[in-house]
Amino acid sequence: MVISGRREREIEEMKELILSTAAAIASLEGYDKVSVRKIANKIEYSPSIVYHYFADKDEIINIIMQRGYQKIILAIASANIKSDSPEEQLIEMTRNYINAALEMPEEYMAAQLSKSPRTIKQTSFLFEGASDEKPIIAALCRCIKEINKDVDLEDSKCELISQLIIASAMGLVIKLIVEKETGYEQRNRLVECFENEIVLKIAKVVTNK
Amino acid sequence: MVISGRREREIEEMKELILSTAAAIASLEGYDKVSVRKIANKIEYSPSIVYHYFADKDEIINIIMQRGYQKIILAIASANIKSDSPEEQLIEMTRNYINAALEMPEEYMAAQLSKSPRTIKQTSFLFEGASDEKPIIAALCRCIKEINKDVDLEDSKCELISQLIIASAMGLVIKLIVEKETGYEQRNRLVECFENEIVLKIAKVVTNK
Amino acid sequence: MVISGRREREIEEMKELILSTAAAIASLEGYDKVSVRKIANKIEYSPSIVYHYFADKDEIINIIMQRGYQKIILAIASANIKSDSPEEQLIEMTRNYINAALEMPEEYMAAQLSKSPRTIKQTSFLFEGASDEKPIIAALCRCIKEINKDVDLEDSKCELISQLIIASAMGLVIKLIVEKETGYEQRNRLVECFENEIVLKIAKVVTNK
Amino acid sequence: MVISGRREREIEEMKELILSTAAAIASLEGYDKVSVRKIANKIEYSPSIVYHYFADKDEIINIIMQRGYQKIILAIASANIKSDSPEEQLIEMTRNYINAALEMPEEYMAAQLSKSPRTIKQTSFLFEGASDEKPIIAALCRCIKEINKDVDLEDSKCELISQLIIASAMGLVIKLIVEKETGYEQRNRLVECFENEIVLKIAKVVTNK
DNA sequence: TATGAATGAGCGTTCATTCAT
DNA sequence: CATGAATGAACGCTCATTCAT
Repeated sequence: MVISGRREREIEEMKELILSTAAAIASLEGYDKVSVRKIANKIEYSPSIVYHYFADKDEIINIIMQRGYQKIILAIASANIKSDSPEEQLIEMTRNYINAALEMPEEYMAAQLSKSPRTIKQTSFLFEGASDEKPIIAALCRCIKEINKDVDLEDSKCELISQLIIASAMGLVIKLIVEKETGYEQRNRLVECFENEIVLKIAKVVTNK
Repeated sequence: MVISGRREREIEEMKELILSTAAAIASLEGYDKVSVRKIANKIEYSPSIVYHYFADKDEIINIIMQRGYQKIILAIASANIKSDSPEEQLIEMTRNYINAALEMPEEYMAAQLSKSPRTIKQTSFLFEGASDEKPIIAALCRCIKEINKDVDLEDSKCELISQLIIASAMGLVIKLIVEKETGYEQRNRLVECFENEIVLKIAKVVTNK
Repeated sequence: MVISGRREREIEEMKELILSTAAAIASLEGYDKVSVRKIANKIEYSPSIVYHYFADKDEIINIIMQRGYQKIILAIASANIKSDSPEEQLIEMTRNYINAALEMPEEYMAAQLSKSPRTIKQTSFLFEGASDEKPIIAALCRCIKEINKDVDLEDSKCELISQLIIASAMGLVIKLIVEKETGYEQRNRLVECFENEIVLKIAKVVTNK
Repeated sequence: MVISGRREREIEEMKELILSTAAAIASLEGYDKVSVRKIANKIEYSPSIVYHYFADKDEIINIIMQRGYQKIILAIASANIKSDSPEEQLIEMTRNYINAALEMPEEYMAAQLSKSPRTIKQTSFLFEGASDEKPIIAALCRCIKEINKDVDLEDSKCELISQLIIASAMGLVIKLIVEKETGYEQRNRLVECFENEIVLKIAKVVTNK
């Protein structure tokens, strides 16, 4: 099947076209306003054609949701951490996360707020044992352990703190997205305070001694 | 228009009926499952009647969203803080907030995530000066000031920290709502760690001395 | 609610219009070619209006199917049997049945061949105990008992014979409907032979003595 | 066109493949659930290929309907009648017919109820002269003649009776198929009564002497 | 004040069929 | 010979909304 080279590419292009159109609609009007007909209209094809390339609407929605999240994950993962000190690393990681999320707000929101099981599987991080499955949590865990290396910190506590850091960051990001009228300076102040101070404070375990 | 006394009351009652029905549906099935028909069916009137009292569906949705948030605000406000120590007060306030939010998840999510300007006006708290307008931020500010009374803490910094506490709490709450399969114990661990440790750590300003 | 007199009539008229249009389509194109859109087109209303008067398409289909069958039942029931002799009565009843069925072929076919549980409940007659529930079977039973009054005929056997008479008649009717090109004379010959001879032969129990 | 030898065979094979697949679907899901797509999917070809071999879906449906009937006909024909007595033969033939029909209910129903002229040509048996064209009717005729050899039975009357026997059997079979919830025992009772008693009674001409 | 008739737009989906390649 | 891209029509159904009464 050497012939299929071009065909395959064309198929991929069409799928891409449909997906990106769907993503565009989702980004402008929200994920639940995506409709097969709207996609078809925009790409100037008949609605039926969509079913040549995808089983149903759900498949499309799931793909673009996961993609959105993957993009963010990728953005975070690809940001190489240069610092040596775990504190600096923690700050950098948080910054990466927040920046990535704020750069693709719709995708981020949709992914984080979707209750679809398939998406949940990707985006969830609050469950016990998340540090074994979710790279971000794992990375945070390592930092936190290192930061608290003088204390004998349980793994489970470490995970808990990591989870709460990401949850907090998510809270800030979502609120910044929703309150999109917040002035540039105020945004900066909030983000920087969170990244440079809050995160460190959360990470540092306090001993009651 | 002398007649209006009783009339007005009746109008208000009808509006109330519609709104509370809409709120009930929203709370049970989610805000985007609210439909004029469903409301009309439940109150045993015709769908058209709704348009006598409200311009359109959006108006209703907006109002019940705001109300939902008010309920939460009220729940938080009415929880009387008994403790003397500002640390204890902070913890209690956070607990109240989280409890109130988790008790009305649909309302909370809808309110916090709505981008409608009217709702935003109610729920926003990230803007500069929020401590003057938003009682929760104000209350948090007071606590934080008290906790850090040994340090000379700027008001704006205080506000910033308060905002980040609420944003973080919101992040945790939303994630808990979305990841509704999280086990009871894990939920507790997260919430308690956040309430009893994290919040205090965030509140306590670190001097680089 | 005296006012409602006219309204109610109008509603009934509209329901009637929809049902009769549906029945017309069913009669011309078959029951499974009935569609909400087709009905709406024919009555020059929008498809949605149908849902004002009926819950869904199934309701309409069920009603017209049952009606079709009821018409036949009624036709049979209203044909008053004048004869005294049970043989004559049996012949007359069979004739009534066949005539009624042949006069509304589409309704008859649709009703008898529908596998929808609701319709089955109406049209079924092969089950044990049918002579207690189905008037036609009951009437046939009485005749057959009378015809065989010299023999000690079990009730269950009587029922069986009645069921087989109706099933046979149905077979003839359906085949005549399907083979609609059959010439007039041949039809007559078949029907008359069945009514006047076959039925009597089936009814008369043979003793192996 | 010397090539055609192999070609033709290949074409026939492909047609066969399509037809048998269609028949399989019809037999499992009912004739009106057959779709070009489903066929294409099952044989792992594209839907369009179907149109190389057949003009349209109807052609396929017609062919498989006729074939379905042929299968039944074959089943009946191939059941060798061993008995000597014409009565026994009649009973056996009826039994064969009913068994064959009940073993392939979908095919039988579809064939017997189809109004397509091509199918009608195959399945019809009510027309005058059927005993010359339809082997089943012919066979029945022979039996009936034999059974009534003491009477001088007209050929046309013989045909009439044969036609009514098959029509009656068809009625019973169809009703048993439609009322598929009928219990096993009741089915047996009905079928046996029909085969062993009714058919004989119908076959035996009564002289009014 | 309140109704219910009616619409029109939209939804996801399935299907038979055509046609250039 | 066979493909698969593409269409257009149809399906059942839901919804927000309007309007005469």
